[in-house]
Amino acid sequence: MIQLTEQILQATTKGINQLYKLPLPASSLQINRTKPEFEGDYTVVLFSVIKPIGKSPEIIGKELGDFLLNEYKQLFSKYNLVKGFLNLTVCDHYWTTILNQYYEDPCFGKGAVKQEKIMIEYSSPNTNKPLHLGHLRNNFLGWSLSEIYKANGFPVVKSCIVNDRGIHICKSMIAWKRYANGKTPQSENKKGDHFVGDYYVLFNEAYKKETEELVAKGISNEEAEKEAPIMKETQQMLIDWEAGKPDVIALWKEMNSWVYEGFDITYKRIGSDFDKIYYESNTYLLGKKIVGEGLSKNVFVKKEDGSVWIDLTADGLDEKIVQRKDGTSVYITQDIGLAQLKAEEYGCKESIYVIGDEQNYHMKVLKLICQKLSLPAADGIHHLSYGMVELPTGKMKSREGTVVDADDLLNEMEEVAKKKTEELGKTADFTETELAQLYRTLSIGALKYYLLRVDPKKKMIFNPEESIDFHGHTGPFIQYTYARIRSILRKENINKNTDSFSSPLLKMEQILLLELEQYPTIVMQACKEHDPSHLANYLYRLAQTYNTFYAAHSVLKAESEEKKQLRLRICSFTSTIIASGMNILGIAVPERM
RNA sequence: GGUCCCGUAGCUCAGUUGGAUAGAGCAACAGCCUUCUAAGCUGUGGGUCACACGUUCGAAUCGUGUCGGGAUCACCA
Repeated sequence: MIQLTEQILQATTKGINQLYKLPLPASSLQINRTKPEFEGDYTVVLFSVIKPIGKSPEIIGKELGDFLLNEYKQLFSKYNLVKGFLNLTVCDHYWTTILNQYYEDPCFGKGAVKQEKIMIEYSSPNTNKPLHLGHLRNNFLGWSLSEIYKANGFPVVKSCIVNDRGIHICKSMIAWKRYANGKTPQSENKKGDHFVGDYYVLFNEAYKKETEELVAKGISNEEAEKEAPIMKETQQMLIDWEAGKPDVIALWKEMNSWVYEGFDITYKRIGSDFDKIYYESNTYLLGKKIVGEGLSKNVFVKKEDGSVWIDLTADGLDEKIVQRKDGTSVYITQDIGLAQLKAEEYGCKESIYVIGDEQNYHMKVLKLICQKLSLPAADGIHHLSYGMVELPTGKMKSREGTVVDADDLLNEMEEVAKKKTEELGKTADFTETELAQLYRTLSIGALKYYLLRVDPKKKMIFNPEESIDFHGHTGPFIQYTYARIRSILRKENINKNTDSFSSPLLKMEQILLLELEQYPTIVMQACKEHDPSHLANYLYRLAQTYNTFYAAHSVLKAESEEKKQLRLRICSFTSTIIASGMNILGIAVPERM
């Protein structure tokens, strides 16, 4: 189907060209939604064509309006002109045609199937601590962007790079060796990721203490941080790990397995999943070969001490190291290797990285280096950069334990959902299973919506003192709208034979249809801009419009059978789109609540 | 210091490919359940769109500058 705004644009462009013999590019006309205080649905802004045509906006508006009414009888019923704004009213016939065609079609809004594969990398956790609120934003963004791409017809590969090696893991390992006395998540009855995370916090406490003791002995702070025994042990452990020392590897494997068990539970709960998981322990050496090739192509240069660099000053950036003087790889080396590996394995047209905005510079450098190396996937690298989630007191810090833990927050949200539901008392006949399911649906819905409705690139401040709302501009508001519609549709079946509607559409019916028709445009826009918040905000607008309609007009007790059938279809169409859109965001909708 | 991002109602946010009188939610206040689920609806109050200058018929939106907040510029990942 062709979007209405597109049709209007084509029609008006054709009108201008025919009336004034002007080969006007379509982009020179602007079509907007008509402001509610004026009559009409869509508005053509005429100011930009006054000059080339050389007539007043009043004359152009009248001539163009008459042309459109004559030539597009199926589309427009009337027009009015205010200053340079030509307000067009779309025929009822157009709306009812759309309605009849799509009112129960779950594919409405989905784009044609395409060939180009898209890879979306998200989540990418460290295995030394549990997931926190920031990870949730990442997961929700990544997962819903994948669904947005799928809705637009693209095959999507969801990937994840697990940072399972490095000094941070060794910190948890050393602390465990020192303080755990052989304790395990099983023995302590604790979720594995939290168990390991506790030792990461213990490490930092011990490290701080040892550093302070050295400083007290008169050693400089900088020196003390290097010389603290626990840090030296940790660094030695990293060397032993790289050397493959069996007991270190065994402990590393065991502690990682505890973390994975914990992650699995959380991922399942929030609905995150991946088609391909990369482990840094397998990929961290990958970039070195490419560095070697880059040296021979003179993309990189070797300095006297043996370290390898790339000079990006001509591109407005700095010099960047890609390999240490001892030959080991740095962070970006691994990313170059992984980019190459991804390209070889999947050959995706676009590769999107969902990573916090603190890595904007890193990602810019990565793309540039890949381009200079002429890696096949280089131009397709995109960074979906999102702002940090902060507390009123500032940044969250795992090592200081000042984080909003994902599991804690999910539990809390479920409690709130339970409390609110019980207060309202509408679920007396629900079974225990149904209740548990409902609390999950509502709590996850509230949380996901809360994080997804904001423009990704903006940082967010989360106040743990104020619980996430269930009223107003929230996930549960939209879920509630859906449940109310479903309640109506359970009471009355749609008569599929009644599909012509002779009485004119009421204002609210027509406004709702106007909103519904926009859904495919929004799904496309969210994809183009890598931004699920457009969809989240659209769904809210739609639910709000529906609720106004619902309060103004009865469906089941409509003025006539014809109206009832029309409104049942509108209800069905609305609920179909809400379910579809919410699913794209990763939010389920309940039949009752 | 260089680069990038942000600044809209008391708070959280839309609106940013330039269009008509800048919109929601929360909070406050006033109404609406013998009518399809009141997690809802209707209304009231609340604004120097950080500031200045410029481009334009028209600027929250574009440009330049200033102020404020943040990120980054590691042989950490």
